[in-house]
Amino acid sequence: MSQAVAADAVPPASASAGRVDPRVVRSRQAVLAATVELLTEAGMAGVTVEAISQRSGVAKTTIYRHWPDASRLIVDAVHELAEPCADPDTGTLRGDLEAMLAGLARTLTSSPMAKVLPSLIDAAARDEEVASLRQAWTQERRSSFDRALARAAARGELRADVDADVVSSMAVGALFYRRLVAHQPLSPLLITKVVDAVVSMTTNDPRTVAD
Amino acid sequence: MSQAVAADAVPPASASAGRVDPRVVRSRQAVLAATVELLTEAGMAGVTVEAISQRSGVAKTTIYRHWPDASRLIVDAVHELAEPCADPDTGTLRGDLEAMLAGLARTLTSSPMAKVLPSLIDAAARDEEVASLRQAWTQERRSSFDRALARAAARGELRADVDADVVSSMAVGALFYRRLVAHQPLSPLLITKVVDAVVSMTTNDPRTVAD
DNA sequence: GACGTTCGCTACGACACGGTAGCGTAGCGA
DNA sequence: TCGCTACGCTACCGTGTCGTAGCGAACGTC
Repeated sequence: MSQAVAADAVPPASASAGRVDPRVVRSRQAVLAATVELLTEAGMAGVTVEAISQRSGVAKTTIYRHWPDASRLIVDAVHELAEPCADPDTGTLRGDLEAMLAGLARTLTSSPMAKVLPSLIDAAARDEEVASLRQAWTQERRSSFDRALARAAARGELRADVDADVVSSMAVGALFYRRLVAHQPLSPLLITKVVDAVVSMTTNDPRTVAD
Repeated sequence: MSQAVAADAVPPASASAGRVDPRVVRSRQAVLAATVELLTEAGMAGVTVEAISQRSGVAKTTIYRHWPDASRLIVDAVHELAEPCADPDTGTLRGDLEAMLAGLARTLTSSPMAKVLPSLIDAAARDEEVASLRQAWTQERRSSFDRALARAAARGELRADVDADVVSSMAVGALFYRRLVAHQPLSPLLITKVVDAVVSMTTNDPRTVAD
C-alpha cells in the first residue's frame, strides 16, 4: 500500500515480479524516515529535498529518481505513519467508546502522527492530495464510530433520536480541540467524562454513569 | 493595542506624545492588510517580505524599518484580525449557546480568521509567540462559555455534576473538528443539534429539546 | 517656506532550494 | 565471474528570499 507511488514513478525495466532491489528499499526507507523526522520537527515548511538528503544520507539525485517532487514524497511519508485506528467490539457501548477515544488520545499525543498533524491539517487546506489523505484518515475513524453505535442500536441501547454524526463530532472533536487548539492535556479522566456524556446522550437509561 | 510593536521597533526622536506621522500609519495599514491577504491565500509559508512589499506597494526597506522580521509582522497581522467573540446574555442557556456557537461558526467559516486558522495552529505548535496569541484567543471563548454556564447555574437550570470544561470542549470542539479536520459544513441544523445535546447534558429537565 | 522625517528605488551580497547532467563506483542477480 | 542497475558525487543553472546601504524625492510639521 505504501510503495505504490515509487513503483510507478521510476518504472524499472526488470522487476519481473515481486523482486525488488534491496538497494531501492534501503534508500526509500532512509528517505521516508528522514522525511518523517523533519515533518515532526519543523512541519511541512521544514521538509526540503536538500534537508532530507542530508538527514538520510541519500543523495539528492537519488531522491529525485524515486519521487517526482517533494509533495509526493511528503504524501508517502505521511501515509507511512498513519496507523490503523482502534475498532474494538467489547460488547458494550461504553467499552467501545473508551477504547476508541483512548486510542485516539494516544494517536493525538504520543504517536509520530501527533506532531505532524497540525502541519497536515494546514497543508490539507491548500493541497488536494493531502486533503484526500486526511479525508480517508478521518473517514476510517468515523465509520469505526458508526459501527460501535450500530452495534449498540442492535442491542437496543440507543434512543431513537440519536444523530451519530453529531455525537461523534462532539466526542472526537473534544479530543482534537483540546489537543490542537486549546493545548490542554488529554487525561484519562477527560476521556471517561466524554464517554459518560456520550453514553448519557445516546442511551435510554436515565443515568448510566459509573463512578 | 495593535500598534504597540511598531511603536517601539523604530523609536522616533520626536513623537512627543500621541502624535504619529500619518505616513507611518498608512504604511503600517497597507502592510498589515497585504499580510492578512497573503496569509489567507497561502498560509504562513506564503508570507514573505518581498511578497508583502509587492502586494502592499510599500517598499521592502520600509517594511524592515517597521518590523524586525517577518515573524513579528505576522503576529501583528493575526492580532489585527482577531475579532472579539460573541458574549451574549439572552436569559436562557439555550439562547446563549445558540448565539455563541453561531458566532463561532461564523468565525470558522466566513471571517478572515477562518482561512488563517490552520496555519495559525500549525505555527503555534512551534512558535511560542504565536502560541500565546492563540492561547488568549481560545481563553476568551472559554470564559465566555463559562459565564453562560454560570448564569444558568445561578438560575438553577444546571445539574450538579456538570463539568463545564468537558461540556465546552465537546460543543466547541465539534465545530472546530468539523471545520478543520473533517472538512464538513457547519450548518444551522448542526448548531441546533449541538445546542440540544449540551442542554440535555447539563440541565435538569428530562427533555428540553425544541423542534 | 524651511526643516526633519519617512518613503521609494536601485543595487547589492549571501544563502537556501529546486531540479538536472554526467560520470565513476558499488552492489545485486544470474 | 559478468552484466546491469542503483547509487553517490560534483558541478551546475535559475530562482526566490533575506537583509542592508545609499540616495533623492515626497511629505508632514512647525
